[in-house]
Amino acid sequence: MPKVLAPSARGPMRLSLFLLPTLKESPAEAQIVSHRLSLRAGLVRQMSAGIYAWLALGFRVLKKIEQIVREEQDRAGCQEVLMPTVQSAELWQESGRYDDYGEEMLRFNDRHGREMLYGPTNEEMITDIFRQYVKSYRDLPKNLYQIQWKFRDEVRPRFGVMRGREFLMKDNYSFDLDFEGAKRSYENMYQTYLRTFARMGLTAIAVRADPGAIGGTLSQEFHILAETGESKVFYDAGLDSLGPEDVEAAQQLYACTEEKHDPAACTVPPDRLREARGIEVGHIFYFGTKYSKAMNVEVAGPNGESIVVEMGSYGIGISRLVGAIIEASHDEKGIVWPEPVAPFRVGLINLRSGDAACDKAADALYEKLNAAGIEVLYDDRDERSGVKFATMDLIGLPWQLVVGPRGVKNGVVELKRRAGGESEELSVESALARLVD
RNA sequence: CGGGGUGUAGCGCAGUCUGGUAGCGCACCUGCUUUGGGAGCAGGGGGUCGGGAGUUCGAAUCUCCCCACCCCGACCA
Repeated sequence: MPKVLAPSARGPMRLSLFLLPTLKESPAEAQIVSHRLSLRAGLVRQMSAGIYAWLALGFRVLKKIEQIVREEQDRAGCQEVLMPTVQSAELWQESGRYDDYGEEMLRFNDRHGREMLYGPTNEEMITDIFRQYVKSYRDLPKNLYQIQWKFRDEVRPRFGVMRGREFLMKDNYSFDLDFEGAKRSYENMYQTYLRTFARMGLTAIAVRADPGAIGGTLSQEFHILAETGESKVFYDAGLDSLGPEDVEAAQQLYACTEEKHDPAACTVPPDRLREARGIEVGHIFYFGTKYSKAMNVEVAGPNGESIVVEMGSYGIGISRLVGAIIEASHDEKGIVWPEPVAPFRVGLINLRSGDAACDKAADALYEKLNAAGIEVLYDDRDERSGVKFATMDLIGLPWQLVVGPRGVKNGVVELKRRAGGESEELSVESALARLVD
């Protein structure tokens, strides 16, 4: 049967058609495990310092993460928009940040000599869009988000996609009439973030970015707990048992990064104080009227009075999450993707490509998996078993389905979980049933 | 931006001190043998030695200038 390319990027795939440049050895520049594995598993390729091309496998992960973030934003009542990456300097001059931002902003001139920049964030632009259209208190609240590439010209990019100069970020912006409304928006995002990270199979802790200010600016960072995390976090064990619904309770509990942690001010009993390492993957921030004042954003109130709107902004580092998830979920053999973000759910291994019976059994199983709508990467390459196992372990698909000469003779296939490694021999039907659940 | 380091085949490295026209492992190609955890043997392809200028009969190697990348620190989704 001729090989046919899958119709969409999210479809099934035969490994013989897939660009998967795996490496046996780690490139010297990669120091931390997620960077090493993302290069070894062929997820990305570095094109410049802190700038990466997303290869087929990595792109699928990126899209999975993006989609989860998108669904949770939509569920929270936010609307997706898409703003340009290239912005004119004018808006930034208006907010006053054009001079403040410094070297991190990538600036250039267009052919007419106009000052342009590659957006590091979008507060000015979204504020401008908002003020063009929203004139009445009746139109509030609003919460707009986008998933777009940003550029921050970091002095020292590192850690692969965890700290690139170009990165994919979900950023959203809330507009409210008063502080009470802005606080509701903030808490709504707090919940949404916990839910979003939980859906990716991650444990996230919200730490106060500014624990000292009482009743002041609201700002929290979300850290994914991973042994190799960049920053140390301290938090009240009570947070471990709280879910996304428990905003009020969670906001009362202590949680800080190492820099902000003050043992003298920490009131958590020693037996409840947890210490862990984390990677910052999200940030929520209420900033009141900082931009709306500078950029003159007012709506008419019920009595015709002018009201300066209250704003907040919220970010999730989508491309950073790819690295962060690997940091949080890997072993000595490779990546262990949590199912919701895995590039494929199942890796189908034909242990003896070229053997008529094995080819027939594996091809048939591939068709059945496709028909059942299960995302499968089918290793139909003419390679030795060891190579195929090593590849599958490295790229970390949640399930491995192994078709070999032994099993084919007995009418069974082997179903193996990447995490944990437990495996069992099952009939084709039972294996399929297990995966359909 | 301060401090340190590295650029030699797709990846990992040796060769540089002491100048003589480039090598090893993996990967790749061909053949045979193998075949349930990154095979063995044999043969083969691939390099403006980061770039430019200089010194020299001759430069990967010495000198000067540039560029890129990495690590530690300060800063960040």
